[in-house]
Amino acid sequence: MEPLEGEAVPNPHFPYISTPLAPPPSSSLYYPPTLSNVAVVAEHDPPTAPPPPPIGPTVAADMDWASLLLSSSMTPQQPLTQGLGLDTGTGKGSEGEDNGGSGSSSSAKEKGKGLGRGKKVTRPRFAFQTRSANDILDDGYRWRKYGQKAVKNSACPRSYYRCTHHTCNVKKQVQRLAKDTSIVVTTYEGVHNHPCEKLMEALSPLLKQIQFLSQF
DNA sequence: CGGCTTTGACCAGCGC
DNA sequence: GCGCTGGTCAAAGCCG
Repeated sequence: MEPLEGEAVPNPHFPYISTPLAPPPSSSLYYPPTLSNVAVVAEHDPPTAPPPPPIGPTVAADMDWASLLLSSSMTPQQPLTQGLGLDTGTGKGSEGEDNGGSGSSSSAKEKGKGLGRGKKVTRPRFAFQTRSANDILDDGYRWRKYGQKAVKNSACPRSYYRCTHHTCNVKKQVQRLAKDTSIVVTTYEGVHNHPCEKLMEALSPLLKQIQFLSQF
């Protein structure tokens, strides 16, 4: 079900990237080929994994991601010399639902409160670190906020979002770095099992053009 | 009116 | 066993 560490998996959150992701060069880090200035961390690591090494520059995420990736006018930001400082690697409390296939699993609602917690099922996790004034970077998907918590050792609360697609159970956590509040760490968990709305919207003119040209 | 955010409460895992 | 912490639920309120 889940992509194993080191396995080349398509980026589930940024499907604009047509090139499959390369296997991580290290145990916990890899960089999408066309998003070189966005820090990405794949989190399949055990909780005891050391903090990720210094990562590359961040990207200004005030723009929407479809625009970002469909244009070539990315503006590199200043290098970031610190690690992510994530404490999301515990995997605690993750719901054990499989996003890749039957996202319509209704088990999470059967027992009301407290159900589905505590299952230790590791799901693909990707942490994106961006420099942005906006907490929410537009990745093309629609998200619903379902919680916010103050986390230890951080003045900034962590927000919890869930994909609004009814068959999709992808979640993400958004938190600003305590050290540098201009940096937003977005941790995705799970794999979307539906097309990206914004992507389809952006690609539809192109597809029409391709269909038109293919007639000749 | 439907969808979303806010927010307090609840629950489970973990460390001591 | 207990307290702390993170993650989730769900009611209430807000907004277009």
